[in-house]
Amino acid sequence: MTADLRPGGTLSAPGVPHAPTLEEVAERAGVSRSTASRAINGGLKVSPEAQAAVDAAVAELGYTPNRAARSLVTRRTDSVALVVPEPDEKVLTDPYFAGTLQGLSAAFVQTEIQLILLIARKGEEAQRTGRYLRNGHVDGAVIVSHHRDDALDSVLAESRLPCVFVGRPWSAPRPMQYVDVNNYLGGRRATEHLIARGCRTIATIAGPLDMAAGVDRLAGWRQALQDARLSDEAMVRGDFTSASGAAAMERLLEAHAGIDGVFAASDLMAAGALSVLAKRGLSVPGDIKVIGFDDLGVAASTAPPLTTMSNPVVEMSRVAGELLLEQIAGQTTSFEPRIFGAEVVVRESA
Amino acid sequence: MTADLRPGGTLSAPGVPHAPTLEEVAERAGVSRSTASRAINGGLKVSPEAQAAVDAAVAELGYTPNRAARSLVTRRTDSVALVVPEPDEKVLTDPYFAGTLQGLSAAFVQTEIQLILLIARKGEEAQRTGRYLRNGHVDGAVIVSHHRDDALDSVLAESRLPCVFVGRPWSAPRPMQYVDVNNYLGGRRATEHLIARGCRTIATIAGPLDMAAGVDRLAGWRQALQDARLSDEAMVRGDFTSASGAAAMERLLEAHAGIDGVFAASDLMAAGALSVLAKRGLSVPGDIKVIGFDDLGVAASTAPPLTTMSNPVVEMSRVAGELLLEQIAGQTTSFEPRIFGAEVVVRESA
DNA sequence: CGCATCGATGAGAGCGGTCCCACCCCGGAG
DNA sequence: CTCCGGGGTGGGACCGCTCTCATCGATGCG
Repeated sequence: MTADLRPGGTLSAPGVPHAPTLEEVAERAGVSRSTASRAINGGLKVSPEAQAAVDAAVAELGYTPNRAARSLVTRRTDSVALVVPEPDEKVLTDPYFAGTLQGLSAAFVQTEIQLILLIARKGEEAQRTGRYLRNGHVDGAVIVSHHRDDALDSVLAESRLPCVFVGRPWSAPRPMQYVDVNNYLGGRRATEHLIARGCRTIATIAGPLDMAAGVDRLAGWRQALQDARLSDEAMVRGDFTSASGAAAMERLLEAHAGIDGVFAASDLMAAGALSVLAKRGLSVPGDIKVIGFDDLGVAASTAPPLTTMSNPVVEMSRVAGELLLEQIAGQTTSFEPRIFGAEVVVRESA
Repeated sequence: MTADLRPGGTLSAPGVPHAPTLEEVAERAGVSRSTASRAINGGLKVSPEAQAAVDAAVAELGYTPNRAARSLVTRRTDSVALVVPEPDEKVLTDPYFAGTLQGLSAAFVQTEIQLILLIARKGEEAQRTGRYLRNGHVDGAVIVSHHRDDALDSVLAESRLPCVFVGRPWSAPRPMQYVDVNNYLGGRRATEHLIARGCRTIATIAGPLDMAAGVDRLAGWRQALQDARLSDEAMVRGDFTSASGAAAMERLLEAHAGIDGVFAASDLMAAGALSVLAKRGLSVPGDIKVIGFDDLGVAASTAPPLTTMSNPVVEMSRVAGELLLEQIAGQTTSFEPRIFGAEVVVRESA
């Protein structure tokens, strides 16, 4: 306690240099705190001389504004949360998450904004997350991997915190802005691709049905089959992970004879399915054609390389970040979602 | 500006509820701000009645301390940075990174600490990162994926910011605390495993040589070969990614005849290598045995499943988080690194 | 030549906490 | 009975910043 007194006080610890304050910058520049502050924040109504003096002082001292002090008065924190409702490795190891991180960080690189990773846990922890978001600790939030029951949508809706979902949120008290890929159309196109390649008994490994991506891709698969008057019975759920994809493939092979095409709602699940097929000695695409969804690196390195649907997560997340910045600035004109297209990326598996 | 005046002032915007302040909690509890503060922070010298009243008021109001205000006076921020020196997908998509995230978040879940993701970019951006770390915006930092030339070690050394590296740092002005897996021994054991399985011409796909993990695993490979009086000539560098692993495998097959074993310094690179081998019609482990490093999910889902070295990243990172907490609390007794063992995980590729 | 205007400036009041300090009141010791 | 000690309390000074407001000189205009 005694060791860390401010310069305004008396002593300061020998080894620990304290961060320079605006006061010191002002003194060095020979201006008042007010002028220094103005010069640093955009320089309205600051004479060129004063500006130059302040700039020089800032550079010499290595000054960075104290965010806490600034935040206290501006009521902005210059930080946004990336909210992940699931704690486990399921989300974090998914390349989709990495893509989100990459896109967001790209959106914020030109700004002062820091990214806070908020891993929302269940139960009591969730309350804390809600409270954290509600009580002004961040200027906004991006939510990824949102599930139906994680209650995040309603918390955010009533908090009025600027926020953007990556992936369509469930219905909320007020409509929430989001970015997403067209999962329904993606699922349909993927299935149509299998049909065009000659498949007639087409199964799907669906994603979790408490996530929009899971439901919509499944709906697309179903629609394509109905349009082609093919059976839509061979459906097994997975959870987007490779292991669940493998398990699902096993169950499909047991329960349904004659499957010649599989639409997996994620590349990870498709990869799991491929390994099962390989183990059973089934050739891909010879015996069974497989198409995935995401195209985020995994697809290119499976054996055989996976035909899949593109999912522009990085770009989408970058847009999500920009939309969030707009919301924070109060410049949002429309809360319409931004939907991106998914294209078939043909490799070897279908 | 006019819309957001405090209750101490006069009006406040209709829709936007402001976060409750300590003042309001105190008033509701019928005590002073000081007492309320004491009750909230551990409750020394607070009567049971006062404590109960404050607790009740906190619950009713949904009060959370304003971090900015607290931080301003305590000079703590209750946040730590996870520093990633590379901006690109290379790091973020690596399961190693996901593991780090998971371990750290586990270490901090019981605390108030928030994790700030700091993606350090090159050049000018790097300066900003350094300044950010130096000027007290975070209480500490964990550095992952550190390269020789990213200058992070020296910045951190002179800043005296509590920090822990995940993965051995390069020499710095002062010794830095770190956690790591025993890469040297891991490389050696992996290679010895290949030798024990009968391989005689053993190549390696090394990691980046500006990272300790790259150098040390390579050294282990070399030592094992020298001990067995085998050639250590077949070495190609990768960058830990799957694509680089594939490219490296191509080069190895071109330049060196008769390779019957490959030690890849990461599972991702091993997976890339496997796909090349499959494409060439070489059987694994029949013609060539392959062993990887990391065992973080990828290994189990390659074809064939990959024999590899375990790398307890999650656990390691959790420890890194705890060590950081100790440093921040000033309770660090020893800056000794914490080294974890890597074990052979036998699957099918070797 | 006097007056309004305007750009540039500094003084000062907070923002919401923490913590030092003075104070009060009680019990136990002298 | 007085004095001391200490637990419990409230007052108030900050932390470093932003922003309003008053001031002031230089300018433009009637």
